[in-house]
Amino acid sequence: MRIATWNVNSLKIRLPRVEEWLGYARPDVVCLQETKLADATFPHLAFSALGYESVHHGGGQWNGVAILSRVGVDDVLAGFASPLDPDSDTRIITARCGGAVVSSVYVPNGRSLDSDHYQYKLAWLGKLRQHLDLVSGPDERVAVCGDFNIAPEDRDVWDPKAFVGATHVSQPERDALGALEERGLVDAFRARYPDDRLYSYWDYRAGDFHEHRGMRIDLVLLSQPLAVGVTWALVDRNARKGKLPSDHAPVLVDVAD
DNA sequence: ATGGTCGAGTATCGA
Repeated sequence: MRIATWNVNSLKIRLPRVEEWLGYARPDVVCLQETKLADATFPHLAFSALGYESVHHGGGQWNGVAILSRVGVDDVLAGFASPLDPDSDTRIITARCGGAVVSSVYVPNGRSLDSDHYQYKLAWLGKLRQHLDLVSGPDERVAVCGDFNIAPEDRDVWDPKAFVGATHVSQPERDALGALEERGLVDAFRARYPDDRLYSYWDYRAGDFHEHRGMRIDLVLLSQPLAVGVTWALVDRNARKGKLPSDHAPVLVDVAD
């Protein structure tokens, strides 16, 4: 089973690129973030034409997450599981796909360490951990995929010195990610490439992509039963090139069926 | 690491 995650930064703009990419990447399950669509305008038909069922949680304009699957989509849950407080934004959707519990997540950016939005980010990450406890058992096949807006380690940013005092690298958010890993989730791409400095996001500005000024913030977290079966992983940098790219590249992971 | 760009929507704001 091939699992992928991609922050598309507006599915309205990006649909042609996503369709093209599905045609050659051939993932079985795709987690999309930042669709920036309302549910009523989500292009289910375009995906069903390519063999994918799709579910979406969006409010239009900002945020918005989706799961595409050609191995089934059941038990769909938009937002955090009860009894957690509802999220004010549309940042998580969970479904059962091909025997795994899959969540597509768009973790809040945080903006700056002194921002209310940073506190929201930390609280959101805490609720994500609780959500996963509510929707999955300890030995279950679980894939939490998305834009975490966290670089797990300093080598996951192009220059750690440039990020001193910034979000995405602060200890509290890394600790929150660590709490998910303590729960048994494995950063599948890092496990596959222990030493490589490979990124999944590059700011549109200043030619960052071509200058290799990126960050690895798009993660595929797998529970142990899935993580042990990983056979291949890739950041598809080609999808960041060319006409009208997202500022994120897709991350793909193959796991044993 | 902003400032250089995008995409929301049409003046700015968010990333």
